[in-house]
Amino acid sequence: MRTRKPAAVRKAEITHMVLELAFENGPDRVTTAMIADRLGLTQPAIYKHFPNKDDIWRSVTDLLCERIDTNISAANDHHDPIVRLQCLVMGQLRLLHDYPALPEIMVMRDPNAGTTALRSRVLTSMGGLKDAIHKNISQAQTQGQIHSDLDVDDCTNLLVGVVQGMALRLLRFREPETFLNTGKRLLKIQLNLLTKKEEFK
Amino acid sequence: MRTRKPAAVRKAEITHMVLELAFENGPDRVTTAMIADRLGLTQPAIYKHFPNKDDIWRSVTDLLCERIDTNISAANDHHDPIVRLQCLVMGQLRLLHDYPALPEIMVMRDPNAGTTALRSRVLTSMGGLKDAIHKNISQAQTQGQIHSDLDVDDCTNLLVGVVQGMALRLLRFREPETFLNTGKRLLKIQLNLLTKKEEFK
DNA sequence: TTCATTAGTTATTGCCGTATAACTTAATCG
DNA sequence: CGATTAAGTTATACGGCAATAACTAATGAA
Repeated sequence: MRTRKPAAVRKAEITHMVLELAFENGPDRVTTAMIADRLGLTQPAIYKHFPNKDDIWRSVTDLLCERIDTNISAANDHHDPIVRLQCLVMGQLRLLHDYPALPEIMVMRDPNAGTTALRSRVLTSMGGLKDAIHKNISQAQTQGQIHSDLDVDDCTNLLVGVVQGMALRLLRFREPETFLNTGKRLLKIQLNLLTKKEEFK
Repeated sequence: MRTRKPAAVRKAEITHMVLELAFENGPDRVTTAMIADRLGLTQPAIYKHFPNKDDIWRSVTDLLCERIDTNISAANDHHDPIVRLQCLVMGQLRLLHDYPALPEIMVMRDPNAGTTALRSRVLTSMGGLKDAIHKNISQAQTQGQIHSDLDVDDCTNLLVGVVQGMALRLLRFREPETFLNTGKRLLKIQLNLLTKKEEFK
């Protein structure tokens, strides 16, 4: 028999394995047996670390929400609202790159139809991102960096749309490689379009 | 016992019910029992009309692809590339409005892991939409309606991004009501941004 | 009216996924 | 070093879902 690992380590292994398998097979195709197999364990072993499957997803959600929130507050390191916007969007794209299962999880139906818990928590964190973008667009507008005759909500939607478009792209084509470059370029262009400049490229 | 319906009618009923249930519960939560219940039938009755579950999804896919393709060719009724672009995007948004389950189906994993069939067919139809948008942007650019220093691919991505953003929005908030208005406004703005104008709104 | 057809039924099978119970042994600590 | 804890095992129960078999009755044509 192999060496055993402490609970904390296994818990983390399981959590990350779920994210891996969720991208490969789709979140609700992930079974406890799959997780165990990939970790070289038997299926019931999982239940030594989590009381039930919902709790595994809770753990995954915790991880993702923490990363999202960290990203949002990281933007505060800069002063220029435009830079902050770049920071927010790129951070989010980097997150999608690292955890490509995120869009599908965001959209995932709760296994337990009744409980609001799982998906809505990620959505709340993502809502925070949208709020942050909104705020910075508003600031950029008062500072004269963005056309003042554009509606703040619409600008927000267009910028968030870049992220959403990229997310859906990931959902469809499953290629995290070219992802960051394309996203970076699109963000730059969209910001240029919104910004008061005559030059492009 | 109730009145019976001819096979063709039931087949259509089943197909549409799947779309309805797919939006309510998520595509891969749709069971044959659910479909039957909602139609006032027993579960095995479904199998009088479809040999297996895959074939039900094939039928749904047929319906969706036909609608997508129809929408794409409908744009040819107009001459101005910008009008055609509006036509393409709005048509697609209308489709999302009518069949709000579409994004999730597009992204759905094939029940039968091996077969490429289902999802990829919808994706191919959607690819046709993107091609059409690309073509018209290119035309609009040569006619001087869109800034010539913008890359065609990037413009395409930004415009498709509007649709994708709206699709993901539908996926997340499940509110087809405000959908068309918001989409229409965003499309207008994005086109304005891409178009050679100094005025907005 | 009768008969073939076929939309529908009830009963049942088999698979797969979650979860539990009971047992085993590696790791840790006094 | 011996005893306790806890990470892991095998075996199994239970439920949900796709699919089939065998039977029943509505409908439409001869």
